[in-house]
Amino acid sequence: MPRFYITTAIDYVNSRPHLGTAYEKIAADVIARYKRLAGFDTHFVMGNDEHSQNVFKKARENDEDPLAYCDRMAREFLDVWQRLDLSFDDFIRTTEPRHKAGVQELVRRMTAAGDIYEGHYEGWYCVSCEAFKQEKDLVDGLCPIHRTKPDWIREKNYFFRLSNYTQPLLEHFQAQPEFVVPDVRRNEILRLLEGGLDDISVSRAGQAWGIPMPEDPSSVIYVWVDALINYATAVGFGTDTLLFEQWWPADLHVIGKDITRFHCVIWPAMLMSAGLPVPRAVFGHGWVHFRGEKMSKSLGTAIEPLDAVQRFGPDPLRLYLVKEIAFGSDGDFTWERFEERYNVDLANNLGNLVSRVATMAEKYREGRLAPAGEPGRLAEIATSALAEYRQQMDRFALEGGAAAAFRIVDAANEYIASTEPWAIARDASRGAELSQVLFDVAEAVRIAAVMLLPMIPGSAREILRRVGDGTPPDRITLDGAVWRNAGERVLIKGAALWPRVETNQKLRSPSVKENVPTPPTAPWAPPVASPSTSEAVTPLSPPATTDNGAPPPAASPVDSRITIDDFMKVDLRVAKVLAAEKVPNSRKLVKLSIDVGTEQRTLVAGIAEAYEPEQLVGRTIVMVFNLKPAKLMGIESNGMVLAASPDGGKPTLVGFNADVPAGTRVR
RNA sequence: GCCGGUGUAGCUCAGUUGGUUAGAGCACGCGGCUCAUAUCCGCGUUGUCCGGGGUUCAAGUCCCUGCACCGGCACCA
Repeated sequence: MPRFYITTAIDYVNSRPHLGTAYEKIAADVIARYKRLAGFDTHFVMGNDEHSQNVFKKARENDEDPLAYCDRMAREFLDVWQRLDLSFDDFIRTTEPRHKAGVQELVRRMTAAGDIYEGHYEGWYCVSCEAFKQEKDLVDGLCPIHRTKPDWIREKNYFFRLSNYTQPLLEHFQAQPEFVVPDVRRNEILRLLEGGLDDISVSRAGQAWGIPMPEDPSSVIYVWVDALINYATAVGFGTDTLLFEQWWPADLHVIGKDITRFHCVIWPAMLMSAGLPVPRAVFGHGWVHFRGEKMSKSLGTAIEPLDAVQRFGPDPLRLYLVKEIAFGSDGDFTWERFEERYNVDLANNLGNLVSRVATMAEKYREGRLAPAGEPGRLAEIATSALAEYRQQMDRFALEGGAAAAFRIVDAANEYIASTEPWAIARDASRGAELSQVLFDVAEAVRIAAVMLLPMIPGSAREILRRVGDGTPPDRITLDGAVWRNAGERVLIKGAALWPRVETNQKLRSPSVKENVPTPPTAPWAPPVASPSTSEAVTPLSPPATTDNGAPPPAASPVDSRITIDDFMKVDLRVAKVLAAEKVPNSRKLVKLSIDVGTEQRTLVAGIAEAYEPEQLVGRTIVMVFNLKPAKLMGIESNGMVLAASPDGGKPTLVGFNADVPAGTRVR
């Protein structure tokens, strides 16, 4: 049996899962489920990336064990993944022993290959700033902030000879054009390679949170290097040779387009160095925006779409993401569109089709259907749609695969309209014809449902049950989706799979929850014994909302609150803008001369996209008075203006509705 | 400023490697059916495929150029 090993990126545990991360997992899940259906022995791995410095910091600030923090986040992630009905076979966390062992083994091999060398990170270091300075930051060789000469320091680091792999990688890209999908990303990487690669640092000195270098526990392996290796350690690299040989190399890494570099350059180079085969393909998917805006990490907008799961089960959202977004390019989620697709694809077309065939079967044939002649033209359509489906899915055009399945749904609805079974039923002499027509429709629905199993697994299984396909779920195959003009089917009527939703007001209002029956299918829940679907089988654990349906409090998993003393360290003052001009060659920066009551200052602010300089003159602003100076585009900025700064939006300055003299303290 | 992306019907978008009269869904209008979740089916309307130039027998598709919007980076501390 051919095998298929697929992974997603592992997630930082700094924030909770949102639509963007969910999209990647859903897409990967669809591929994994498709491969299983197509007869591949499939291994699907997801995981969490836990050795981030932020994790360590957050935990330390709260006197908490970092691992305990990660445990808590892992539970949150797994909870969401389960609600989305993701069929991963394994979930790896980078703090697990199996991962640590594998990472060290890989680094050992790279070292043995002569590709790891001890070096020093060298640079200017300003003790007062506690920061490295680049040559270009210095003014006359001095720290622009402290007017002192920085030290030239060296910090021990281990480096990977990535530069040695420019050529091997280029050759690999030649030999395996499918290595990076889609093409856009491949070209980006090629350009990068053509420019040549520099060695990279793979360790960090003086950190405690991470995996120690095998030969030098005083350094930990850089979190990115650590993270990449999960794809190998999850299948036993360094701990379970047999398992590793069974699955490696991975067939597909599904990742976001922003991290293609790591996966297409650094990762394969590391593997080459360690003498391991490189993965067969990397797919860099696009972003899902929310109402046209980039996904915000502030919890509200990013998570809201996941409410769709709580209200409708995972399948409508899954189908939306897969069918409405060309896999590989960016997409958008809006409630309006979600409602449209829900009503059209699921309620009106597929759901209603299932309903009408089951009803007719019962009404005219007591639920039992068997062929009584030759199949009609639906058979051809289904056959060609199936071929199209395979072709699309094999090249990861998931939207094309979904569309192919729905072509059968459309054809079946048309077929019913043109054959008019209710008319045939009135003529007793046409019994065989009626049996055949109904059987044809049931068969078409069966085939469409098999094709939709990867996208809407729970619902598709329920449809199969209703059209009398008793095959156990794990025995269903794509090969079984060929048209079968044989056997008796017992169709089962049930409640509406997807009751129509009328307005997006309703859809978005939490109060509608009781009007919308629980989704009929809950794949992660025990098999539903009763065909009745409107009963309160609540497959979804209580949603993360408060009783009144308000969004969950943005409770960060760790307490990051500060004391009043902390706050009082920040000296906020009122200031008047005396003059303003754009910083040349900059897009966002404005240079401001301001009056802070006791003195005049120069300050650079990143608000040029929202304000013309002329608008700013004379304006009252609020600034951070005691901020260390910073040099921006060569101009020293003494302070910082306060503005509301939405993610992906333009800033709005803080102001007053009464006149306040310059220099007034704000607190 | 540098790099990348996008621009197709009122809206949201498909359009593989160039190949007939440019598509889908929604919306809108008309008609039909009653098995069905007021669902389904048929017909119809709307296009300077962003503008300009070029290659070609043939360009939405390839090349050059201009414009608009979006993203990333340089700088938003």
